[in-house]
Amino acid sequence: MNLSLNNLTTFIKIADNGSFSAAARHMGKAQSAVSTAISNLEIDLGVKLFSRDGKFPVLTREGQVLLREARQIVNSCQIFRERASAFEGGIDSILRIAVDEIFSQEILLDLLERFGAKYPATELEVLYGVLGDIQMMVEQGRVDIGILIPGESPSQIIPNRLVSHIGFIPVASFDHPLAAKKRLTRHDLESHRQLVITSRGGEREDESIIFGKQIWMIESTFAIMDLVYRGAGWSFLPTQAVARDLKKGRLVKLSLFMDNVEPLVPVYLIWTEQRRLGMAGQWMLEELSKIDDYHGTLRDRE
Amino acid sequence: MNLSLNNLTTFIKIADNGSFSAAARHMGKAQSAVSTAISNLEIDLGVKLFSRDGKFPVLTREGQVLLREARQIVNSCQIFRERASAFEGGIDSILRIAVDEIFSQEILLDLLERFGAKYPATELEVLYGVLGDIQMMVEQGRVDIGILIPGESPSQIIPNRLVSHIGFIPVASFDHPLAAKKRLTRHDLESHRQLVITSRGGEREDESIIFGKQIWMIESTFAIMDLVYRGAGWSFLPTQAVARDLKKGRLVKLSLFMDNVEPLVPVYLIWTEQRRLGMAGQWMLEELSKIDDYHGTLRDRE
DNA sequence: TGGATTCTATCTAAATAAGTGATAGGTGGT
DNA sequence: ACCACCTATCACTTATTTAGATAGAATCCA
Repeated sequence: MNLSLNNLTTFIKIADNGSFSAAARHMGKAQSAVSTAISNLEIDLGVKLFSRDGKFPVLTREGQVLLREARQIVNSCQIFRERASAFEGGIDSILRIAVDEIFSQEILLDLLERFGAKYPATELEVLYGVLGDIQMMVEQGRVDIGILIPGESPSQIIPNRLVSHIGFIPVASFDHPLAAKKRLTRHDLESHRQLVITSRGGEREDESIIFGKQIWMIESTFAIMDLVYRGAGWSFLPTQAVARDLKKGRLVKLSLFMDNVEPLVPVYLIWTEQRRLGMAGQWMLEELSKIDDYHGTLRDRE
Repeated sequence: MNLSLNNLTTFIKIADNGSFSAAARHMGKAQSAVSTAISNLEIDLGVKLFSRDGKFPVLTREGQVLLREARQIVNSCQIFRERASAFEGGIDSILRIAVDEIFSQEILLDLLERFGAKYPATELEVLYGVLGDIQMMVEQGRVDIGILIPGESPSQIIPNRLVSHIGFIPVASFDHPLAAKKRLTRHDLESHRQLVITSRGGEREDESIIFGKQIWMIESTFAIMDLVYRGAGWSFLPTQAVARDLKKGRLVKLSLFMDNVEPLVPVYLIWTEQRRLGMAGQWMLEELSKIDDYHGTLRDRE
């Protein structure tokens, strides 16, 4: 006879109710069933779980330790069942999202947190990418939902929706030569190194915001931010991402020859229609559609 | 039919072996048994775990997620069994130790770490106390092993062994009035507040090291150290415990009228004979008997 | 295309495990 | 000593698991 969940739950019930009989009543079984069950478990484990000297059984030291562990196991099974029922009820087992690195981590994490609270049974997979990466991952079925800043025009093949805009501002390290100057001309910008986002697919950012002749193309926005800190060059970076660093003075907004050159780049939401998203996926899509409101909310908070 | 471990292991075996038949062979069962088992599990959960379109079954998305969880459950059961066998083999389920606060944390933690590696199945409970506390806990059966600095004479009722000595030195905060003076007389010491260890039982440290007339009796060594830092008074504290603070200059060793007044207090090991200690307990006793060697080792390291 | 192989699903019968109810014997409080 | 409540065990019933046989589907190879 093998270790069975039934025996473990019986074990726990006895400990909780104080006696074999009480456990039996509580479980709607005969007392003899409980007695033999626990007896079998003891034989199987080779460990005496209760001492039966007095009227009521009392946990042995080994029993105390094993009880704690048994509780964990039974609890895990409970969660297992709940998760399965969630799946049975049409909630996704797993939801995979690809996000452009430029997209605000703050908004994303806030959303994921709420998602986790609402759909605890659903696993999450979040991938990061830039430019064409996101679209590719959705098209290939690697992920279910994508949040992307399209290089050129968004593909019409898969469902998509314009959900927001991200503002970019030119920034440099506080000790960068350009930081001090006012009303920078195009020539000023050209003469210093610009850091530009690229992707494995070879796409670049929109030509209209590539000023420099000396260009470094870096795959990761995170890496670019780091390089800008270190004074390696200037770059157009998302307003949200650099807000904190601007406030602290580590980064400086470059003042351009024409005021308010602040390119607005559209943010698109794309998803696979093929495999119908479950309830959790639908919820995520809806919430993502509202991110423009978020922007407002977050701005208000500051 | 309830969730059973058998079904879960079958589920895992199928996933690992790639087919129902292979799993059956691997488990030494008939293929029909595997087939019905997994079928029942699916019906029970209400979730399709494998798609049987092709020749070989392939995990559904839900199956993938649930498989991971099933693995954890079965693994927990494995550990549960191993723990039980350890107990069956005479290894303690739990070992409870009471330690005098004065005793070196460094030595103790090092020992506990090695214990945990050697006896993973055994739970540990460590209590701290001072003076009579330890002996009381062992006598009352609250703990199995005690490490104590006896107030007067060690009880002869329970087994005991002298294992080490702890040196005490008089210390005060660096800005304490006594800190600057050289060759302090007994009168000097008497005129400043001395902090002395006491216990709930009312014992005090040995009279020979109580100089002051103005005395605060504090229950915890940790609290005393904190008070000494803050300049509340001077105290005899264990050399090891204050070594680091002396080096950093936060505490100062008081230079007494007679040089090298450094009381050596014996450290005893006591234990219950009543309930015979299991293998883990025996090992702990043996290692604790060697702590004098430890002192040497630790000194060498510095 | 046809045959060999290997897979899964399903049926029946046998084996195994779990449960019931009754009974005997112990403990503890009044 | 009585009563209420506890556990262990026996004989018996019920439920679950398993084996063995068989049929149908997928895959590979000649």
